[in-house]
Amino acid sequence: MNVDYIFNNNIAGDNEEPNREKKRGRKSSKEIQEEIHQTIVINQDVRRQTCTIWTDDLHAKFMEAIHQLGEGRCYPKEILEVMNVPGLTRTQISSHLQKCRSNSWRAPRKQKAICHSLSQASSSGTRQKNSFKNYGAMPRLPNLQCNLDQMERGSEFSFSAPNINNIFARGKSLTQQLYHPQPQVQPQAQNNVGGGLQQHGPSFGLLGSQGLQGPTIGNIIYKPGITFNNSDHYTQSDYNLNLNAAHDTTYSGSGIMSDTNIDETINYYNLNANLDNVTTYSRSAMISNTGVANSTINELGAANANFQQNIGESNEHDDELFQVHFDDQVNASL
DNA sequence: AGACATATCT
DNA sequence: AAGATATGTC
Repeated sequence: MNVDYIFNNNIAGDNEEPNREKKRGRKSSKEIQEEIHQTIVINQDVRRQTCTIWTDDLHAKFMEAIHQLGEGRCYPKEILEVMNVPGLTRTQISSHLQKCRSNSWRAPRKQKAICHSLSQASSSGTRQKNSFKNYGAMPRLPNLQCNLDQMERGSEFSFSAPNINNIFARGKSLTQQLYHPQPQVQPQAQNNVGGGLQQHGPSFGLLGSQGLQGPTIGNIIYKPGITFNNSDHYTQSDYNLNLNAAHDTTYSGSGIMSDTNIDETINYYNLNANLDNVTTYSRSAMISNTGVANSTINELGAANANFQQNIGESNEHDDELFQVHFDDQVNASL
């Protein structure tokens, strides 16, 4: 590491912005110039904040804070408070958050890790195509659970990733916006799920306030072969909502529900409504959706998926696949 | 004026 | 390339 980075440690003991004057609003370029001059010439030992090394432990703490805060509250300041690490600053958290959101952070010991096999294509190189896939804030899907612990790193921010947008909540980038479509199911007379998914809290509110809406997928009749989220090979499916699935339908991993052949795609939520004897194959990540069972999909209680799942490893597919079988019927009511 | 996201720099 | 810093917006 460059020694310069270690220059200026947090001698002052301030938690926030050690040895560095807090910014107070916009400065004129002249002020900035003067400040630079002072920093370099007059105050020579005030140059650069200590370089924080985000070790696994520190990152774990960071993630713990993320999870603790939950979607909609993953802001640097709050993360900082929850982490309660002496010397750590909000700026540093922001920086780390940025890296994580863009999926460009790697634990120090993993920096030279080589990705093998399936996902290698996007795992190295300057910037991942689907760099936006993580750290959005998950939308709030009432009573929908997501087992983050089963997700690999990279998707660990997911719940925030998807609020990932808000988990990272205030993101405004196009990618994030696109990445967090707001599924809307329009009430119809048909047997779809009225009301659909309604997002609450900052993330959804944010998107809504920006006039952005995801595709309206209400009243869609599923047709085998159609994929919901496959605009390219780097699709991330925050939501997969299948409505009106046909009896005895089987979804394959490469199909609507999952991401076979798609690098590093994660399905954060897979929601099947109105299913009857549907067998779903998916990557392990999808297993996080086991909480879908018995979920109330919207506040109106429009759909209650009361079905059981048998989850077991499947030999028929590649080793990351699980077989999920919904044996019981789904009871959906409007 | 502070917090944030994002761009840029080291 | 990880992390710090600059910049612009709200």
